[in-house]
Amino acid sequence: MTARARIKDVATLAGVSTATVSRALSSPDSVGPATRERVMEAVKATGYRINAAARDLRQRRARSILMLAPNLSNTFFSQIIAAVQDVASEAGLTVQISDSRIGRERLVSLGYDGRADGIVLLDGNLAPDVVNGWHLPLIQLSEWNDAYNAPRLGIDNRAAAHLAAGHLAALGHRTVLHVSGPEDNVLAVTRRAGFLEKAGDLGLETGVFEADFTLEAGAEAARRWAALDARPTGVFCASDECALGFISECVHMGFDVPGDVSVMGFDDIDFADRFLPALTTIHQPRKRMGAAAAERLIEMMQGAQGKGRHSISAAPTHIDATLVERDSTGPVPG
Amino acid sequence: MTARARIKDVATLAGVSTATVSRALSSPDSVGPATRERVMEAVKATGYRINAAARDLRQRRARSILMLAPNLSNTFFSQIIAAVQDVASEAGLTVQISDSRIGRERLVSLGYDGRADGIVLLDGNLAPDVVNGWHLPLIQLSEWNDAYNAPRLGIDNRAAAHLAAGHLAALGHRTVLHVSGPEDNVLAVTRRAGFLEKAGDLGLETGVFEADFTLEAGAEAARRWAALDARPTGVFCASDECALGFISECVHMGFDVPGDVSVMGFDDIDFADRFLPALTTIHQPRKRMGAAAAERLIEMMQGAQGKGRHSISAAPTHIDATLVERDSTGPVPG
DNA sequence: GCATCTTATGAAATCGATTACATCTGATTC
DNA sequence: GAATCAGATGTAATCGATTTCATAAGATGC
Repeated sequence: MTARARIKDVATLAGVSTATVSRALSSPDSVGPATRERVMEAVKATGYRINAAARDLRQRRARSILMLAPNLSNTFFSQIIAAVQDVASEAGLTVQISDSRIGRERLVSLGYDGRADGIVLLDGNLAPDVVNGWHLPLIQLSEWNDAYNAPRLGIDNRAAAHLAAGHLAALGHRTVLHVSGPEDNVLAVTRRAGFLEKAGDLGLETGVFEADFTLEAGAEAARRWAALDARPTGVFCASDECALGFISECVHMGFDVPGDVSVMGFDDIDFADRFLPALTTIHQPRKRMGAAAAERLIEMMQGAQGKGRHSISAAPTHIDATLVERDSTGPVPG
Repeated sequence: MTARARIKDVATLAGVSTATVSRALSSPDSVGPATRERVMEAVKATGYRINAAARDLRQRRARSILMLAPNLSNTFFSQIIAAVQDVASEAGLTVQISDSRIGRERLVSLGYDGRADGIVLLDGNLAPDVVNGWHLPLIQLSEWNDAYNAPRLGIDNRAAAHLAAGHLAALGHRTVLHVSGPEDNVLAVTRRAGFLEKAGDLGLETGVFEADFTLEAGAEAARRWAALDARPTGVFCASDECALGFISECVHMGFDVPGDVSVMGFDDIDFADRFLPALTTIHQPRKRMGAAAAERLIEMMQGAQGKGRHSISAAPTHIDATLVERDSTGPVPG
C-alpha cells in the first residue's frame, strides 16, 4: 500500500507483460479490448502512477519547459508565468521556473541536464555563449538579445514608445522627461531610443533620467525632477512601477498629477487603473504574450524532437501594445 | 559535438570505469587524486553534464520541489515563489510550479510521478484525500486546511485581525465594516472571525460584506458601502488588493480617505506604501515565509528520504505579522 | 615474511519505464 | 489445405546514471 506500484506489479496483476501495460496506457488502440480492460482495472487496483524519471530516461525527453526570468518577484512576470503554465499544463507539460541570475555554472546545467526540453527566456542579459550552448528549443519573450540565436516574441517597444511621445505632444507638452530603465537592458534602451526619436520628430525638448524600473527609483527620479529649474511637464516612465513611484513622490512633495505634471508608465500592470490617479500607460497583453510564447515553443519542441535548436526566423514576432489613456496625464498646465 | 556526452564517454576518455567517474564527481575524496584529475579533464573536454533523469531514476529522487498555488498571477505569491526558489536553488534543488486548480487527476499525478520530492502547498481548498494521498514531505504555507495531515507555516491570522480591529477602535471608530474573502477560504474565515471577535470585545458595531480579495471586489464593496444609510467609518479589507479597489472607488465617488472613511488592508504588498493614500495594512513577511517554508521542507526531505510523510507536529508555526500604520486610516470624522 | 587491513578501482546489477523484434494465433486467399 | 498476412502479445535490449560487491595492490603489524 505504501510502496508505490510499478508497471511490473500492474502487469502481474493483470496477467500480461509490462510491454502490454505500457501499450495499453500510451496507445490503447494497440491492445485488445479485453486486455485493455484488465489492465485498466489493475491500474486502478494498484494505484499505479507512471514514474516520470524512468519514462523520461527512456524517451529522452522530460515533458517539461523551463522559464527563466531575472526577477521572479516582479509583478510583470507573474501573469506571464501563469499564462505559460496554463498552456503548458493543457499540453501535459510541467513548468519549471528559475531565477536567471544564479551563476554561470548552474545556468549552463539547467539547459543541459535533460530536465527540460524547451525554454522560455525572459532575460536578455545572460552570456550569449551559455544561451547558444543549450541545444534546446528556446524562445525569447518580452526582452531579447541580438546575440541569442533564437526566435523572439514581444511587443514593438520602439513603436510603443512612439505612442507615448505622441500622446504627451498631443496634450501640448513641449518639454518632456524620460525616466528610463538601466543602460544594460534592451527594453530600456529601445524604449528610450523610440521615445527620443519621436519626441525629436515632434520638436519636443527632451531629458532623460536613468533609473531601474522600480518604485523606489521612480520616487528618486521625482525628487530629481522637482529639483530642476525648468521642470518638464510631461514624464514618460519606462515601467508602471517606476511611474507609480514617481507620482507617489510628487504628491508627497505637494505637486498635483496631472495638474502640475503628466506622468505615464509602461506595462499596464493590474493596479494601473486603480491607482489614484489612474495611470495612463502602454498596455502589454501579458497573458497573450505568455500563451503565445508557450504555444510557439511547444511547436518548436514537436518539430525539433531532440534534433537541437529549430531554425525559425529570428525576426521578432510582434504582439500589439496599445496606449491606454487614463487620469495621470492631461493638458499642459497654465 | 552535438550529441551530448554520457558518463561512458568520459570514462573512456579518462581511461577509467563509469563507476569511477561517478565517484569522482559525487564524492571526490573516494578516488585517487591523479584519477580525479584525469576525470575532471575528461569532463571538461567532453562537455559532459549529468543526465538528471538517469540519476533521478537510480536514486529515486528528483532534487526538485513543487509549489502549488491557486492563482499564480496573484501578486501575493510572487515574492513567496521567489524566496522559495532562492533557498531551493542554493540547496541544489529545482523548483516546479503549478496552478493547483488543474483538475483532480492531474493533481494526483503531480505528487505521484516522482518528479518532485517535496511540496509547498499554498492552497487550502484541495480535496483532502488527494493531498493526504501524496506520500511526499509537504508543508502548508500561508493558507491551510485542518484535514491535511502536514505541518503549517504562516502568520496568525486571528491575531493579525485583532490588530486591525484594535487599530480602528483606537482611532475612535465605533461602526466598522469588514470586507472579507470568500466563505470557503480559511484565511478569509479566520480573519473575519478574529476581526469580529475583537471588535465585539471592544464594543464596536460591525458589518460584513463578502468579497474575494480582488481589486474589483473591493470596488464593488465600496459601492455597496456608499449606498448604506449609516456608513461605517472604519473598513478592514481582507487583502490589500481589495482595499486598494475599495479606496479607489471611494475616491471616484467623491469620498475622501481617510477623511470620510478609514480603510485598511492586509498583506502589505509592494505597492501599499506608494499608494495614495499610503495604505495602512497588516504586514506579512512574505520573503521570510517563503524561505522558512523551503528550509523546513528541505529538512523534512532529508529526514524522510523516501520514507513518506514525516510526522512533524501539525500545530501551525507562526511567523509574526505586524500592523503598519500609514495614511489610509485616521481619526473618525466629525 | 606472512597474515591482515586499507584504499582504489572495476564488473555488473539496478532503478522503471519504452520499444524493436520475435512469436503465436487465427483469418483470408487461392 | 497450404500459404500468407494481420493483429495481439511477450522477450529482452535500452535509456544513463549509481551502487553493491569483488578484487588487486599496497600498507601495516608482529
